[in-house]
Amino acid sequence: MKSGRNEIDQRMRSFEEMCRKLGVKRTHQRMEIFREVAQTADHPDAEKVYRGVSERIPTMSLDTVYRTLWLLKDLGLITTLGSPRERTRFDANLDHHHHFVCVKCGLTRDFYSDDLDSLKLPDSLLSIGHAVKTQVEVKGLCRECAAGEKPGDKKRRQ
Amino acid sequence: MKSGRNEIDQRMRSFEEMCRKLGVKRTHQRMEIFREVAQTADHPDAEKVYRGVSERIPTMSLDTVYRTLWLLKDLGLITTLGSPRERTRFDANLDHHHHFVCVKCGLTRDFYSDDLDSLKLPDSLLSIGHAVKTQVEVKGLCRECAAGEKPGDKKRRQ
DNA sequence: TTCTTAAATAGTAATTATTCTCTTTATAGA
DNA sequence: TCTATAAAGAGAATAATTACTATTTAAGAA
Repeated sequence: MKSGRNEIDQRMRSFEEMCRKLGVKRTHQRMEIFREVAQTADHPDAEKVYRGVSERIPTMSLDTVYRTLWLLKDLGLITTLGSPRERTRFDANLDHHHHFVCVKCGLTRDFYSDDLDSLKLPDSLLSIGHAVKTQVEVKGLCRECAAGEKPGDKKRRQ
Repeated sequence: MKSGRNEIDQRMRSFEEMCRKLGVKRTHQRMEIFREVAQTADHPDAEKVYRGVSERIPTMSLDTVYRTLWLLKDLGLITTLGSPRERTRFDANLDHHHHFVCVKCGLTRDFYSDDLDSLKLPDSLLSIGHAVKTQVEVKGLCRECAAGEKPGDKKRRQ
């Protein structure tokens, strides 16, 4: 499930270009951390990235991995699954519903749609597993955040 | 955004019935914790539930709230947003893709579908915010988990 | 109702992912 | 090369969640 070498080289180049454009330093550590994430098709956690990179840079620290991953996210070069460092939230709404999440302030609201309740899933899913429930997650800006900056909203961290 | 009183009473009754059916004790604490989650339309975290219930049961402990919430989840009476106690995972796949998540072992796989990339969202969303990106999350059983019990898989916790 | 027993609770300590602070090192431009 | 400054490293700190243990309570039997 590894990405091809060409594609990785391509992404490494665009990463370097992005760094140059934004005045972000291209350090050995950053390059290797980015490479580690870019060359795997699964969704590693920080610990796994750390283990992988440590084989090449033994003095690597976990903190640097975290810092770099968040940086990469800010640069738009990677995304995250799940909300980092956020408390688990409990949902008593058992009706089939979907979620809107504000990428800025984290506001989460349910919404409903009969169309979205009965989506046609691709056949390729069959090779992965058996679907039980599908839910649509819409990311965007809530009206308040879209209207203007609210002081005290934490950046990065959805 | 509170649910109506009738509906809550209805849910309290089905909760009690469910407990009786499964031989789970109906304690004062459990009833109040369930009521707290059922009567709010937002998605409270454990701390918020704790604060709410504490007004009625001052000796309530946070641990009980956590244990009860996971119990409610196991009973299928509530669901969670985000994966509890799971590390943040990083995703280097920037192509528009969707996720299949095994509810049993947590396996997460990307899949693709042009249809799902361009979903028609309901107008009701406009009152909440401005959509930037939509992603479909399919929950189900991966082939391995569907095939049989794997020893050492942690239950509860997706 | 009272008794019995397994299950649940409260309180506190322990875990663990993530972040902060401070010092050292490496990068990019002059 | 030299210098200003960003980034890395190390270890301690933080905070959400879980584990442990003594005590209490619900549910069914007598």
